[in-house]
Amino acid sequence: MRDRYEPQAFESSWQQKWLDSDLFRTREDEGRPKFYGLDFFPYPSGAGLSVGHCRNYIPTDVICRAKFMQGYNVLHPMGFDAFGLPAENEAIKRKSHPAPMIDQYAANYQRQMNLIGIGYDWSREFKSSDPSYYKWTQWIFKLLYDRGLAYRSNAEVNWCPKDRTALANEEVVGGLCERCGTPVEKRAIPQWFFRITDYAQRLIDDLDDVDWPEGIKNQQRNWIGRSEGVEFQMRVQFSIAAQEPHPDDLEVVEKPHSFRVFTTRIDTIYGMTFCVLAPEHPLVAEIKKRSTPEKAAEIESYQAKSKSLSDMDRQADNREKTGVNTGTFAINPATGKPVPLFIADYVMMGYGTGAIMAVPAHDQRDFDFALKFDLDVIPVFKPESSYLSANETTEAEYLANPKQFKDVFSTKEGILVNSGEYTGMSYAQGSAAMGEWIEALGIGERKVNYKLRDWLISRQRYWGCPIPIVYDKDGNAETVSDDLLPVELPAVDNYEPADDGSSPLSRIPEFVNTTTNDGTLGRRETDTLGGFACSSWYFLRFCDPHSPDEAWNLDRIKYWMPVDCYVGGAEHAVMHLLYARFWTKVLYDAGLVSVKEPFQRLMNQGQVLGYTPYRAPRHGETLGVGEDGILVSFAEAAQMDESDLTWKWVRMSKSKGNVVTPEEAVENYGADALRIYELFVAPFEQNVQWNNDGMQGAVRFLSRVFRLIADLKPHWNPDWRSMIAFTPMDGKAKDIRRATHQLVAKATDDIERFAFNTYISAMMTTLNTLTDLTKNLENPTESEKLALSEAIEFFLTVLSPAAPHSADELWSGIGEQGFTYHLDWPKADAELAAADELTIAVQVNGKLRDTIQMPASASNEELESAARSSEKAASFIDGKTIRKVIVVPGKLVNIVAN
RNA sequence: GCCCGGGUGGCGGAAUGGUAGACGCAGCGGACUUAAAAUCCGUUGACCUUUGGUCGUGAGGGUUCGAGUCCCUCCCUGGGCACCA
Repeated sequence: MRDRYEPQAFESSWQQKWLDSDLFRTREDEGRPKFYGLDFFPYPSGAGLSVGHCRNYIPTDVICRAKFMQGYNVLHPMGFDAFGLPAENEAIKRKSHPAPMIDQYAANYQRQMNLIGIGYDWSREFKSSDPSYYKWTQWIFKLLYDRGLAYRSNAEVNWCPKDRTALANEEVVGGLCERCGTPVEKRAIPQWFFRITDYAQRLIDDLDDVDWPEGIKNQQRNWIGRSEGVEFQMRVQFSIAAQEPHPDDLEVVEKPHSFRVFTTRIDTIYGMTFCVLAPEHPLVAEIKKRSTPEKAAEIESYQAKSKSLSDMDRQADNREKTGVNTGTFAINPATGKPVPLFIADYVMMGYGTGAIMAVPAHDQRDFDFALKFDLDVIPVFKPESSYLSANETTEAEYLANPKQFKDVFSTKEGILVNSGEYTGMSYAQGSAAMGEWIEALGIGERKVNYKLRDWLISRQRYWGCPIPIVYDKDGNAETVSDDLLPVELPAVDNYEPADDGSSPLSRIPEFVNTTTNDGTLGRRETDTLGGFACSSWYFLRFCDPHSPDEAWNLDRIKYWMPVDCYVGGAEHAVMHLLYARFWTKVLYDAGLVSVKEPFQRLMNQGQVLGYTPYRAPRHGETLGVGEDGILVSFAEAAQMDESDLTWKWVRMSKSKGNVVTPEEAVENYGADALRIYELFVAPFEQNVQWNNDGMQGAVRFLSRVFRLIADLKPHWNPDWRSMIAFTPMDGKAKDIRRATHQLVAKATDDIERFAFNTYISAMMTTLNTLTDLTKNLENPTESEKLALSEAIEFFLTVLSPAAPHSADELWSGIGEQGFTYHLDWPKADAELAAADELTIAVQVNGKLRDTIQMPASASNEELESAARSSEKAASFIDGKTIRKVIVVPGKLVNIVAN
């Protein structure tokens, strides 16, 4: 048999045998528990997979293979997220049509995944652009519509001028298009939204029920942004001289000239010295009407200016506060006194009520504004001593003139001052009491606000799922009836987007012109759904992928959902995961799925980084934002002086030219070597630096496995199982069995914990141990042969998920039939795994002074007396009195002496 | 600014409060070879007065018989969010 790892000789033939025998076909056998392992839905890029992508697929494959061997029915499917902007943009660039292009790319992905031996059930594969799939995307859209969760609105949206489409809030990062980096503009175009805000609280609450990385849960909570506070009404007074405050002013409820504010710090209301409206606030129109022409013009010009600012400009760091004093006043309900009313762009129309009460003494933004416009600052909290000492001041000095310090005192500690009857209360007492007071007064109520906005889902692009809506002649929307689904995307040659916000579909009369449900002339909705709609339910379709008559059969969902282990990159922390959770909850409410949360356990793999050359900018060259060097191609770098180059570890990507493909890795080292390397090189969640020496190490390990098994083959007895329990263990048999069972215990636990690096290292350790134990074992005893046979079988079983080609090759090499995938995962016998002699540490005052060999059965008393008689330890006790002896069974003895 | 991670040999990393550095990479020495590669064996935290000892997990404190691990303060670093009231 083979005694070296020669991947070219056997890996592809095993892949063919797996395919021929339909090895990974999903089973639903009676009496076996289920396991659903899933990778994030990939968009098949033309660049193909890199070894970076493999870091996602290999670990999922290991856990799915292990689960199958452990007796589970395993669902491990793969499909392709084919609709959407990336595919369409690439097709435009290549002057081809996205449909055939995507077919070709997906086939390439599938080939590459097979090349590294991933055990997918390809019979369940689909693309989100298949009409048989998006028919049901449309059907779910209708469900959302019917439940009042999909609506069309003329809101101002984020428009990407390069992609020529509207974007969801989540797709805008720092005012730039997340995909292409173009600054987004504001445009008022009618758009479709999903009412995800209705589910905000449940999306927070149910995070408690899933086993996800805390960081991701936090990001979601952060994005949803729940905050508790008080919303109340404030009366407007158009002139300071108009009137003295009147008791009636405090009872204003629905008078025409008032506005509402939201605050999380109602306890600071006595410190309110001005109010601010967002420039877009509807009350501003009324204010302009009542202002002098000069003031109205000033307000008007400020509004125009803030409208012209992009989100990016408006959010720029350390931006000076700007605003306009409207000359109008608002009545502080706590004091009854008027405070000036401003408009300023640091208040956003999109959050809360678009208006705030400003408390400059305890809010940095309000404080900065107050300094700029020379407004009163009234402290309502006694500052903490740490604040006073940091500003080298005293309480009296601070309370007398808080404006002289550059930072505000903004914690929730301290005692209220200057707050009427509430003076002397703590933050907690004050906010509770004032909240009740506002409610009793009838001008407001305690309220919860969320930062989360509704999900903008329409795109003015061709390559997406058509929205199943038809408008009648009066423009009323109705849904397309189920029997007319899917609304198919027409095949066209020219599908380029337009600048005017209209969809390419709107220029196709055969598509647009249709009839309504009552047979009159109708006009189709021509926007398409953003790609995130398609990926919000694919994990459900995988449970029942080819049903022509329904999206899925509920029994299949009940059987397979939730996904037990969902693996993908942390960059989808908010968007995809939030949307998929939302759809699942809607479908749960409709009784169509059995789970509230789709993904029970989530794991984020680290990225693979490539060593990439950069150089300093030359004369006349400028660096982009966030860059500190200019990318150099590898060919260029080879020509340059090493001292002119800076090498950095950056994520592998085609644009960086630092990609290693699975083809290269498999050709040079082998598929199993790639799998072992990626599992071993670092903890699963951590980024890794690609290193060919490490790949060579994996090859070496596999070769040593081949050699060991080939050496042991003469001792292989396939019937070891029936004999081993009745044969007394002599010679090295016990040590061999100990190593074997220790490996089984460790590997089983490590795979479950996603600790693949220590799973591999446990196999390496066991390999070393077995190699040592069998070095001079020419004529093993009967029991040693049986122990070695157990070791061979269990080692290959445990190796199989990580290096399945090698495991199968070795299994057949020792003369066995079939696949290691069909072997039963062994159960570790704790008794066999336990050592009968242990090394016990002897410490004096917590420092290691000696180690002693003791039988595992030794009592605490025996351990203590053996430690006391250690000569090495004794020299550290000489002249001291033993105060205490601590015995940790199986570990150590610590003698405390002074 | 706020919220999460993370700082351990030359490198990647291992360690339920109990012998820090498993396993691997690189290095060094040796065997085999005409030679090299491959392979195998040994060795490899630092320092010292070397059959032994001292120091050592970003820094400083603390809890404990005992701290990489728990607590407090700080530094560095990666990521996310951010005029969100």
